[in-house]
Amino acid sequence: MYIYIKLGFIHLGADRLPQKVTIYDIAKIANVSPSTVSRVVNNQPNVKKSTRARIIKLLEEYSYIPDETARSLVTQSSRMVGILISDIRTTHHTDGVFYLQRELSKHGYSCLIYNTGSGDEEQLQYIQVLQQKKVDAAVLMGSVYQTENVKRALKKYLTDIPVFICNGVIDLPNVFSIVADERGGVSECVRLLSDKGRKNTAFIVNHYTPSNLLKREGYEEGVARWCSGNEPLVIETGTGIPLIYQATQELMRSHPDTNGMIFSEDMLAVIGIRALKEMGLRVPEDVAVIGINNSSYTEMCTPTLTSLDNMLYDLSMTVAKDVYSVLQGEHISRKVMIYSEIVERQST
Amino acid sequence: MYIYIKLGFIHLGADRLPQKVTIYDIAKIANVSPSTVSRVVNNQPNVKKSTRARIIKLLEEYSYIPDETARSLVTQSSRMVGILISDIRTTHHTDGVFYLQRELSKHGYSCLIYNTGSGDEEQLQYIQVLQQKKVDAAVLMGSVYQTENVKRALKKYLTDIPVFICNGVIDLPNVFSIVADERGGVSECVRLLSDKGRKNTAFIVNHYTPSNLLKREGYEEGVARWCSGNEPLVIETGTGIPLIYQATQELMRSHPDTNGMIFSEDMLAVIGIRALKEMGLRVPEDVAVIGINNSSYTEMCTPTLTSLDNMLYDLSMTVAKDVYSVLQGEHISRKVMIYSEIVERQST
DNA sequence: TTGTAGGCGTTATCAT
DNA sequence: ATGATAACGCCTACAA
Repeated sequence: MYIYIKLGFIHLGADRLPQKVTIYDIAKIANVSPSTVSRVVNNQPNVKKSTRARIIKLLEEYSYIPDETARSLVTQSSRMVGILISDIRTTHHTDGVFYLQRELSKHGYSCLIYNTGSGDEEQLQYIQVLQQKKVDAAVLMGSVYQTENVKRALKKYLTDIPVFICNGVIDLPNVFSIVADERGGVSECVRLLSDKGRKNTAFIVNHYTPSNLLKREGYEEGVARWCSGNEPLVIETGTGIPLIYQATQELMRSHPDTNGMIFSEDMLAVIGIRALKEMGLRVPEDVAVIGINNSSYTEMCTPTLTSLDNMLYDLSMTVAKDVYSVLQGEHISRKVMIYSEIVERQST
Repeated sequence: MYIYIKLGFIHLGADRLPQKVTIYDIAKIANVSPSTVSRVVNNQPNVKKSTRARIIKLLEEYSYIPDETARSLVTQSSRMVGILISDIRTTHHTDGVFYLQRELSKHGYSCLIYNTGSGDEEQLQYIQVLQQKKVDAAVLMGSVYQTENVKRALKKYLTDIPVFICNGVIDLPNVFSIVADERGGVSECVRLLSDKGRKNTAFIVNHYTPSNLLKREGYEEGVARWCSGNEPLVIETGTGIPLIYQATQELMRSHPDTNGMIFSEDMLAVIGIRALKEMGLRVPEDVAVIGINNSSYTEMCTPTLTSLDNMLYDLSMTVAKDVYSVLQGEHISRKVMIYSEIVERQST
């Protein structure tokens, strides 16, 4: 059996081909107007129960799937959220994306993802793309977006949709900032080391993001407070396993009395521990080590790694929920801070 | 200075507000028809050099940005590629997404990403979403999509766009399969162990994906070939660090003569090494260990980890390039296999 | 309860 | 080289 549908014939057998079925086609078959079908599709009132049932059946039978593109055009809403990440390969960001996507998916939103890198030009370009794609909201993952450049771009291209920045602060009327208290957290790490008698500490960072700058501040603050008399020691290594490895060993050679280390990320700490052990140093007996992020790396090294849990899970979940709330028109706070806490393991 | 634009006034000062400027508005100001503006916007021929210049200037001045939604509706192409991942948090998949996104971005394509989980129902649902969103192509990341269920769904919902499956095979006319030769690779791993005098081997896997099944087959094949006389020993651990840890130790207790291990993923191997060391066993002297994926984990443990590089980088790059090729209408092979190779480090 | 008509912003096909 | 006009598929007053 064949029925004529607009541009061709579609077969009504078991596995009918998915020709494009429009609301118009259904209307014609059901002998009603397209608007009635539309009402049914969108669960709107004012359609007789029997007609509704009849149409629903047809919808199913023909596997009608609304064209989001057309729908977006008329409703002026794409039901998409744009996500900007400097590098999607960093695990705590992907975790964030995971929760975001899961949460938004529940409510029928899709995620448009872009790796922007950290260059000003690229970031600006992608913010333009977000406007072009008419996303309903934007999420900037990571403190790298806390720049004047991004702020200008948002001001120019994304003024009429809510923008969320994850672990950073941008002061604009439509921007919501959700940050972790890394500064306070790192200060507490110094305190922990100090409590264990480790007053000769060092802070090792690969490169400075706004977030890492806060950690550094927290470190210096902590040393001033809990190790008074000792100088803070900050090492910047650059990115790459060999660099971190060498920097750690170099640090021990130039400052052999160091007995406590805080790394700006768990991954660095894992490499650092390896570097220490291969110098014949024991962790934590000779040097206590703390990482940051409380990621899966912590359980993967020997000894297992004490780490500052900056609550990235909570942070992502908060962002996810907030995005939806705002899209629903609810009012939420424009700036939220989430407190971090230390998870102690064998390395301290 | 103010100029009337459709729905309101827009200010021509330094930081003008981004009212929605349409092709129509520009046309009116330039005293030409919308079609001419459209031609300019799309770099089409048949427009006088002077008019083109004039319009380009206006476009810039008013920060005109075309509405992708409307454009998609008429061109029937969203310039979006849909990417399905079972869990975006697994690193080798995010690596893939990274390359894909970077490559496609160059050519003006955007990436819609969905975590589908591995349930049949969800996967089907997201494949429907891809149709709804009218993506120009779909990429399924990972062997988990090599199922009858997915095949049926593709057949029903995605017949008219190219679909790519990364590290899996689905036989449909519009589906392109790019797979790594993991079977052969793992067999080579057994050979390496055997060459080092490790004939009592074991293969440890957390759970069975089609890819992991191939690895297992490769393992068994390898044992039959290179360790004839010895029985293959396969351990399924389930997911989670403690489970893997315990399974490794349990394995050594029940089979104390085991002197070579292949883990289905680097991460498992890292945990396995820790478990072995904490039993007082030396790696590689007592037990040689090989991981799979050649990920960053390999450099992060002590000893550093020998690993089968299944060329996921090449695989992703190949997919990325292929997607673009096909979108350009080029013809490419429907099935590609990429050979893997072993990267030897300290653990063997 | 249902249908009609107009519009969302763009591109594409004809004329001119 | 340029312009009028009709789609694209859907939603939504407003009219019936």
